[in-house]
Formats: sequence, structure tokens, C-alpha cells
Amino acid sequence: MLIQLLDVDYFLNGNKPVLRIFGKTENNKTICCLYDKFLPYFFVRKTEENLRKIEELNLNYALEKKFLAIGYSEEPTNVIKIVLNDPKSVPNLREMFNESFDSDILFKYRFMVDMDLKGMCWYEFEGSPIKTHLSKVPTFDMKSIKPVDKNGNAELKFMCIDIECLQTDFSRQIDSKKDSIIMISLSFFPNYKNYEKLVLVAKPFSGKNSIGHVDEKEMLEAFLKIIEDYDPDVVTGYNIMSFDLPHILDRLKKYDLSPAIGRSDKIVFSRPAQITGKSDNKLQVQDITIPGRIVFDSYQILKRDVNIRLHRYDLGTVVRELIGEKKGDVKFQEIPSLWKGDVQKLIDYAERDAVISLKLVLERRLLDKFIEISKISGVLLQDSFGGQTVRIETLVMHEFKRRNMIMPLKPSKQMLDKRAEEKIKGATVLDPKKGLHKTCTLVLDFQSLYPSIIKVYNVSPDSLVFGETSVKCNTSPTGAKFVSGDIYNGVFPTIIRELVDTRQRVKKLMKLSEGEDKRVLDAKQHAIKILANSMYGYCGYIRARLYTHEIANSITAYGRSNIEKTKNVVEKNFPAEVIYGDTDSLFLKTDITDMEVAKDLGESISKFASQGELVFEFEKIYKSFLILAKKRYAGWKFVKSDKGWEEKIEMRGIETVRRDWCKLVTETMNSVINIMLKEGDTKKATDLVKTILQDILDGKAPIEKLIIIKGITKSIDSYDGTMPHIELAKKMRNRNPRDPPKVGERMEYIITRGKDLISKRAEHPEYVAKYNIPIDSEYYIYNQLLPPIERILSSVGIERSELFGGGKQANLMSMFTNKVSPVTICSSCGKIHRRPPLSMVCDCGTSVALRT
DNA sequence: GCTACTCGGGG
DNA sequence: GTGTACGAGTAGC
Repeated sequence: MLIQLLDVDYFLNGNKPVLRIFGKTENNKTICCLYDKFLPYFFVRKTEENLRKIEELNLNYALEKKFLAIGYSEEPTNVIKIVLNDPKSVPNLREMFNESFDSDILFKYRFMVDMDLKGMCWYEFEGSPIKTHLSKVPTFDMKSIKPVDKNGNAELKFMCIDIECLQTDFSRQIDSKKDSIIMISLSFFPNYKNYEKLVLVAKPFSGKNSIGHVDEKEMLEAFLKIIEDYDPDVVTGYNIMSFDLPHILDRLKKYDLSPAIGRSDKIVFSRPAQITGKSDNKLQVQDITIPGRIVFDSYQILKRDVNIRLHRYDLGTVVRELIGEKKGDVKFQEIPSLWKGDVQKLIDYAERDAVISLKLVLERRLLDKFIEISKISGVLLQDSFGGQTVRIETLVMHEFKRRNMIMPLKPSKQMLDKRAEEKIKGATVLDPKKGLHKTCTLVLDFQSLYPSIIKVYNVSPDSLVFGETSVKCNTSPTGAKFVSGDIYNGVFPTIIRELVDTRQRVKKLMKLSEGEDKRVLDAKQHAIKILANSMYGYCGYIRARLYTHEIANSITAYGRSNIEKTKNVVEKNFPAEVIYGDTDSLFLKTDITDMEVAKDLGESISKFASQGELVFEFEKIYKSFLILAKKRYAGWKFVKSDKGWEEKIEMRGIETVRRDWCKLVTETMNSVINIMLKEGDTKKATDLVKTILQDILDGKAPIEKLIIIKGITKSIDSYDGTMPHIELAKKMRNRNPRDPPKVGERMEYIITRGKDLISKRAEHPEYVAKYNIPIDSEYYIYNQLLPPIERILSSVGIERSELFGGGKQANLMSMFTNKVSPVTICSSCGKIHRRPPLSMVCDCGTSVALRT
């Protein structure tokens, strides 16, 4: 029978482990395979002392020869393989030896690597059906299993969960000990019976897609029954890992109901992920696993997706931006009253949340990428949502198995401290030639620089040569030696080569495919690219098993020497000046204004400066280019496509949208950058800023563009410092004690004019509009507008004083003095002092004259 | 410019 | 579960 591997775990049968594989068949049925012929083991070096210890402990062992992971060696090392019955006894046992290998690899992964099993890949197994209470799906006693070459995926069953709770006290955080669950909203794909969606209600009620119950306990029992009955592969929802699931588990516990919602009798595993430092027992990141099923929390996935950047990650924003849907409009404070009154409205709301959460996952095909990551790296689908480290280590372990190599342990605490002190010298970031460049800037970069370096110089822990040697080596700029690739190919270069080859194949296939297939292939090629690019980071990551300081340092050193060489070669041979470069890229200023000419030059430079496998790619043309500092620039990018030249403004490191900046700042920044790049007119940009400053002073700036937003995160009395949004919240509580702003609300505010602390002058926008309260021009100019704008303008040599200078000066200042009095103005930098400084010296160093 | 601290999502 | 783990943005120095 063929299965696609969904999940693996084990249980103890007597004192021996039984592995359990959950898989999907070709016709989308779920089955379980049991295998009891695999035992845990690990290695220690063969020494007299170790042998004696093993005899004393009466352990099962065998003598073997294995290659170690770090350091090149022509001969394997003598080791002892210790075999046990219970995986849980390994941690204690390994402590008996001062060094061991492979002894902290999760048992299910030990099994998977040895049997050549990878997450979400297809396998053919032989076995006979057996009856057992150990799994809730048809089960087989497995005799053998082997990989088959098969594309495509079985169809998975999705169940989406969203709960509503009855919070009894809004002055604290929600608490699963005190606050009951009043609704469990579910949505399904494919349908459950004929339900596409279903809301369970914790009191008697009848409606179309809802089922009422006597109380919370009965509702929870109904929920348990449905999950067992529907038997989902994927349990999903928005923020379910940190909210819905732990809350449900806690409530189940309260009523003494079994939390075994998986495909086996095994209990759901849940723990709060350790958060650094103190924990104010607030639910943070949880890690919940359900045996045989996949828990997929779209919130956790989306907030870490670098290709999707949103300013907020609440469900409302996410569904609006990603699938164009609207969320229901019930505020959480309204829930208690709806529960007492309009229950149907609350049901509709709960229903909608579960429906759009599922739609989000399905329509955006959020799982695709992770299925591909599993197939490539070998991790279980459930483990593919985490970081790159597990992915690389799993990939490496499969390669180790083929090479008869053994794996060092994860670093101990002491080791971590030691590693943390070893600094790795980073990449070269060239000093930018700051300012606005009005002729074409060509951008070229090395195609996957670090993976290429690893490949070209055979950089790998197992090819690193210690001490003197007569073997042929590559010597890195740091002096580290790597045995030449034609003598021995290291694990890392081999893996990278395979990844690169696979990616090329996938990309070719992609060109021939369409629609859904194409999308899956794109996910795949992208996952491969990221994985290949992570190898360098892995080597320098202190928690990595194969952390090798020397390697991380060598890779960056090769990179630095490479970009340095390239810079010289290009400047010597082409009419171009290097005005910036970062890690693997060079920004070349030319005196060209014609796109076609620029393109030709870029292409010749690319040909000339590429060196074999190190390809120096012509990336793009900026018709004009503004650079403020390292890693902060904007360019007017031109790309030639079938339809001719396409253009767009590209920004890197210049933040234009931030929640604590009002709209006016964002808009002004965008305008200034646009004018500079597209019109090359710094004077026009300066004038625009002056006009806006004037508008602020005149009170002409529209209120809605001055709104700043900050959220209330705890009880407003428990804040130590004074912050504008909290002070406003307190004010609003005084005005309307019956409906005070609560935890979780986001406060919009405007800073108004006055003599108090800034935070005391925060006011609600509606209040400001209603009573026509004057805004604090000074605040908006000095705290909001000027800091970011000044960074842009000063790069082209325009100083703050110029914004207040020129013909308008008298007018501008008089406007100010008329409205806010009295003030002192610095004649040099233009800073306005509410009171003259005692020293009579301005921050800029100039003496200020009293001019009020 | 650096380090220390806070907060996110959910109701 | 052969466990031990965030990450960006901001305030404060």
C-alpha cells in the first residue's frame, strides 16, 4: 500500500518501543503503521574506560567504525554502539559518559533517518491489518517500508477552531481558570456530514448552524466527539496555539475530560514555550502537538513570513489584506452582554471568524510551502513550521547516515557561553557615497554568494583540516584549510550541490506548468533556495550541532575578499564608480542616462567579473539613486520586460510606515523621496517640506493625518511611566467612568497645545475636532516630521536651518510667535525653545538671543 | 549607537 | 519528550 507520511511517534509496549507512522493513502484515507523492530542507540568512543563502564552497567553493545562530523579524516574512528530498549533512558545513560554521539536525536527522527523516511514523502509498505486501541484509524503491523518516487499530495482534511469566552473581569487578562468557553465555532474542509461550519453553544439554543448544550461541559464533550468523528488531518485557526487550544485543554482538565484529541490514546502534548527571562505567567508562545494530526496556526506562520509584511497581525487586518474579506464587528467587551441578550449575533460572529480563518489557510494555500519544506529537508510536517536549524540538521543527518558518520550533541550551557564569546567577523558593507545620484546606478550581485563559496572551496565541517597536512587543500583568507573537493567532497557542499540541482530542475518544470502545479513548484524552488542560503547562518549559529567558528569566519572572509577583488576589477576596467556595496553586491555609478546603454554596460560587467561558479549577476538599474547611510537607500528602478521598461520606486531600510508616526509623516516622506528621485529636484522637495511645516503652524494640517496610534496592553493603572495614550485613557475614564478604555484597545490621539508634559496633552481626535482644540505644532514639527525628514534632506546637504530659512523665514517665525508665546528661536539651527535655556546656549552650540 | 525592556495575537 | 525556544520595535542611557 502507498502512503504519504503525515506524522510519526512512538509508545512503549511493555519495555520496548513501538513506532507509529500515520499516513494518507492515495484515496485520502488515513492509516497507521506499527513497527516494533527498532531500538534506540547511541555511540561513545572506544576506550578502555568506556568498555569497562559498559560491562559494569551490563549494556548491550557492538564495536563499530564511524566518521566524526568535525575535522577531515581518511580513516573512521573506533566507537562503541550502545543499544537500549527505552528511548527515555538515553538522557540519563549518556550522562555516564563524558562524550557521546547521536544521543540526543529524537527517537522518531532516529527511526526516520535510519529507515530513509521523510515528512510528506510517499512510501510503499507491507504489513497486515491488526486490531488495536493504540490508534483510532485502521492500523497495520508493518513488515517493511520503502520510499517511492511519487509527486502530488493526498487531500488533507481541515478543521478550523475558534472559541468565544466569557471574561468575568476586564481589568485583567483573560484566564482559562476563571473564564469559561461559551462557544466553539468550527469550520470544515471538506464538509463534516453536511456541515461546512458549526457553532457549539454552551447553553440551550437552536439555530441553523449552531447546536445548543446544557452547559460548557456538555459542549466540550460534543466537541471531543466531533473531532473524533470528523478525524481532521489539520487542526487550524488563528492564534490557536497560544489561545484557543490551551484554553480548551485547560477547560477539559477542569471537567476531568480526556484531552486525547489525537489519532492515538496519547495525550496532547502542550507546554508554554520557554520565554527568556521572567514570565509574568501570561500565555505567550505555546507549542501544542496532537498525535497524528497537524496543528497549523496561521497567525504564527504569517507573522514570520518575510514576504508578507503587515503593520498589524490581527485577524481583521490579515483577512482584509490577504483575501479581501471582512471580519465580524463584535468587540470583545460586548461579548458578555450579547451572551445575555443577542446570542444569535454572537453565534454569527463566531461562525464568521472560523470560516474566514479557514478560508485564509485554503485560499492562500498557506500549507503548500511547508509540505515542500518537509519533503526536501525530511522534517515532519508539524516540525516544518519552526526554524531553519531543524531543517538543516535533519537534511544533514540523512547525509550522515549515507556516509557512516555520527552526530555531536546540541551544545551544553557552558558550550553556549563559550561560543557566544567567539565573535564572527561579518560581511563587508562599503561606506556609501551619500546623497542623490542623478545618473544611472547599476546594481550587480553575486548569485547566492555563500552557498557558492561553500561549493567552490569545499567548505564543510568534515573537510576542515586540523594541523599540518600533505593533502591538497583550499586555504581560506583566515588560514583555515579545507581538503580539496577532488579528494573528498564535504557534506555541506554535497547537500548544496543537490539542492541547487533540484532547484534548477524544479524551475524548469515550473516553466512548463500552470496554475496549481506551478504554484506548488514555485513554493518548492523557493523553499530550496532559503535552505541553501541558511547553511552559512547555521555554521555560525551557536546552538547548532555543527557550529564551527572557523567555518563561519572562513565563509565571510572568502566573501569579503571576493567583493573587494571584484570592486577593484570593475573600477579598473569600466567607466563606473563603486558608490556602495553590501555583502555580495556593488552599486556602480555611471554617467549614463540612457537605459539601453546602461543595460549593455551592466551585462558586460557581469560577464567580465564572474568567476566560474561565482556568478556576478546584473541585477537592476536605478535611473536615480538616493542613499542616506549604510543599508538605507531608495532607487528609481527600471526593469526591461516583454512590455518594455517598467519602473518603480524601491526603498530599503527607509521606514516610511510606522504606527507611532502619523500619516502626515508617511506621506511627506514618500513625496520627498519621489520628487528627489523622479524629478531630481531637491529644492522642490525642500519647498514641499516648508509648505507642510507652514500648514502645521497655520493649523491647516488635517486632523486625521495627525493621529498617532498606540495600544493599551495592561490595566491603565499599572503603568509606571507616563505615556500619551495611557494619560488619554485615564482622561477618558474620568469623562465616562461607565465605559472606560480597556486592555487591548488601541488609542488614537493627537498632541494638543499647552504647557504640560506632552503625554498630558494627548487628546482623542474626535474631542479635538469637536472642541476645535489647537494642535501642538511644535510637537508635530520636532517630534514627528523633522527627525525622519531631516535624515533624508541632510544626505543631500540640506540642513534644518534651511527649512526655516529663505524668504519665508520672517513669516514662518512670526506665525509661530503669534500662536505660541513666548518662545526663543535659535538663529543658527532654528530650534524653538519654549523658554530660553538657562545657559543661553542652544543644543547646537550657538548662543541664543532673546527674540520673543 | 548601544543595550534593556516590552509586546504581540486571542476574548 | 533521547525536551530548554522569539524577534521587532522602542525607550532609555
